[in-house]
Amino acid sequence: MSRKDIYLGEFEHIVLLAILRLGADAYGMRMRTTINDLIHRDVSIGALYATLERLEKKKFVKSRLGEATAERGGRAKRYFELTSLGKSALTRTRSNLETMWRDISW
Amino acid sequence: MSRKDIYLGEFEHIVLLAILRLGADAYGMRMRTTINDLIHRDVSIGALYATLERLEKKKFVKSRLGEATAERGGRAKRYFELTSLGKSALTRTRSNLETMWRDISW
DNA sequence: GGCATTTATTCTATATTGTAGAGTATATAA
DNA sequence: TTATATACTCTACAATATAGAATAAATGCC
Repeated sequence: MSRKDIYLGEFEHIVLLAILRLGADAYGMRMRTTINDLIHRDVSIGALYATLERLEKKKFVKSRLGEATAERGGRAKRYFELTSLGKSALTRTRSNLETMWRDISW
Repeated sequence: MSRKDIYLGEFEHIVLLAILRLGADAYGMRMRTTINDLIHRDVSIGALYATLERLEKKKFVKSRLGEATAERGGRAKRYFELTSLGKSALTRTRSNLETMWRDISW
């Protein structure tokens, strides 16, 4: 495992938080609107799924396919959740940033 | 200006904070040890300067060449400081992360 | 049934950011 | 005039971020 596996990229950080926030409702399209609603960042679908793939490859998240629902366009969703590795990456990233921000004044 | 110019990468974020922290003493080699001391991240010289170059190209920092000092190896240092664009990128990045972290419990 | 519409994910290609380490420059020390 | 220390530049490559077309699978409606 290379050093890079220790740190979260900026967008990876955001995506993991979106998953935590959505809990049992954490699937791609929903994350996208959540991120857009919260920080007005208009992320493309491709950008989001590519990031989710990478996070899964690194074992920071795991996913499972849900069931189709009785709605127009209600095809099966792919749900994501954090692994313990993902959670520790998140706390480490936050902690590092907090340390860097400590006592910064301007 | 593309959308990317609005956001800071994870390492860019850290480097800008190192510059703010060091103030009048913000030059490459020093940033490196500061980052290593604070968050135990062993960043290579190449990685750091490449990032500084990019930040300057994006007008997030500006640099000036200092004078040589009377010490062994005391060649002139290149000092960096944040521009107002860099400061606003930093506050925006922090603010977005804070919003994403809000009410996260686990 | 069959086509339009809606929600959702996958695929493909490219730009930007992160990373390492050798190489170069320029000081003082010996 | 060579050794050693600090500091920066250059080059190459890996990982992350980004966009949007393509595809899939559901319901609505004629």
